[in-house]
Amino acid sequence: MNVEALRQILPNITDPSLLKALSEHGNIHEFQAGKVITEPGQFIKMVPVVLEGAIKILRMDEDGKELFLYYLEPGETCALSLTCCSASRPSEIKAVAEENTVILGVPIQKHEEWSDQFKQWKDFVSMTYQARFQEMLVALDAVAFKRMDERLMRYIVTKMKQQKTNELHTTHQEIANELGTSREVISRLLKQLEKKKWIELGRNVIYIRDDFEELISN
Amino acid sequence: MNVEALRQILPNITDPSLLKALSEHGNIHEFQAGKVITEPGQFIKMVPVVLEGAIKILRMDEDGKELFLYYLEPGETCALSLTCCSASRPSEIKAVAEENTVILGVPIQKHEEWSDQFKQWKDFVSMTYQARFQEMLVALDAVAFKRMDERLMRYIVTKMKQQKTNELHTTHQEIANELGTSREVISRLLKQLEKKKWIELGRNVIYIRDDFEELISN
DNA sequence: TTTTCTATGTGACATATATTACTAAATTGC
DNA sequence: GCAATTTAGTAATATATGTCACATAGAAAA
Repeated sequence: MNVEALRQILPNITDPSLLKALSEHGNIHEFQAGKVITEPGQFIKMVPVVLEGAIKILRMDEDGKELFLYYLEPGETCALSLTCCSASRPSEIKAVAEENTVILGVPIQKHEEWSDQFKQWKDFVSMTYQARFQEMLVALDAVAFKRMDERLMRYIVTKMKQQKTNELHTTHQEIANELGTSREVISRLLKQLEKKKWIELGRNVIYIRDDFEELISN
Repeated sequence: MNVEALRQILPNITDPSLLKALSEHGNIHEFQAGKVITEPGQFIKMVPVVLEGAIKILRMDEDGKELFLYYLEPGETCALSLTCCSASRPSEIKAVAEENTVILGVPIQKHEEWSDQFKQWKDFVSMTYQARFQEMLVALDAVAFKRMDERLMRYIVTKMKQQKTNELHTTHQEIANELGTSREVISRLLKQLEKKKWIELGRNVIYIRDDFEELISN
């Protein structure tokens, strides 16, 4: 990985020795869209910094029921990998490549060395904790305080922003999985949104109409 | 605060200069049981390390509905205060003294200095993030995947462990608040537990019978 | 084209939880 | 002691969501 490209993706890391260390000790991994990167129970051997694409982080229960937590976008890393790594405990979550994705894998040992050695790495880790904690709270609020119709709307908006499009290519079943509910529930609620003229439904596709975008941008 | 006492409470902090710094720059604050320490929106001016007693951390929604997240026990601190402080953002949560509680308030600035200066402080912060992330996941699992009866049982067990007693002094209303539901629901479910002979109900008190303790210890 | 598979639509019904309404018992303040 | 307040019990009903059953339509395969 070349230093100049890293600098582009990690604007807060400017220290030349840290950039050099990253490019020397970080390993590039590529994952195709849809590929499961980590599953609960699996041990994590590195801290993954997303370079291109995006990773979807999901929580699972014993029965395999899932719940979407958040996306990792370029320049971001996963707080859960940081905590699991340090404690050498298995993963608590499932990570899936949302698009074709390239990550820089930082060996745990290097992560620990750099935390002492480079202020910018320490700050990067600290910012990661902040950002992920915040997103965990958002996820918690949703399941604790919101009804499924609002959760579905927020899900659509999040996905739209992540994919930078108003046309989502997905199935009702997949949405249902990520919101921890059943396909029928999602079909029903989507139909209601269509009746309100906020979206249009097709097979494998949901078109978000401008009305809806305006509505939620407040 | 004397160094020897601190050492007792924080077994992982042994560095004499860090202990000295803690005793010099940390401010003692005392809170009576029930006292609200922080509310959402309030700015946090220090990192609170619990010395005695316990602090209950709750998430709130806009309407004032609450959800219990976890307890801070002696020797622990709050990850949310760490993140809020550094980002100088207002508190995301409500903190209430569960018992008469004594905390050591570490000024934010010192926290940041020490993170560079003392490996043991850095590790303490890192362990805090780990522990709180873990507890956030537990809270998330509960609301996302469990029904109210199981959540209530877990709540009782958590409270029992925290208070080291099999006699909980609380009202159905308070439990309902902390589980984000209504008093009637809790009364009904408690009555069911009583019918199963796992608990006995009195006014302002719940006796947990040995059967229940055994049941949940697996 | 015909068959098969996958995604979706939808009604009927089950269940968990929320809400309303009321009662009664226990405790507190006077 | 008595009135007022707090706490708890419980029935009836409402609502959101989950589950089952089945129909249909479009896409893919044969």
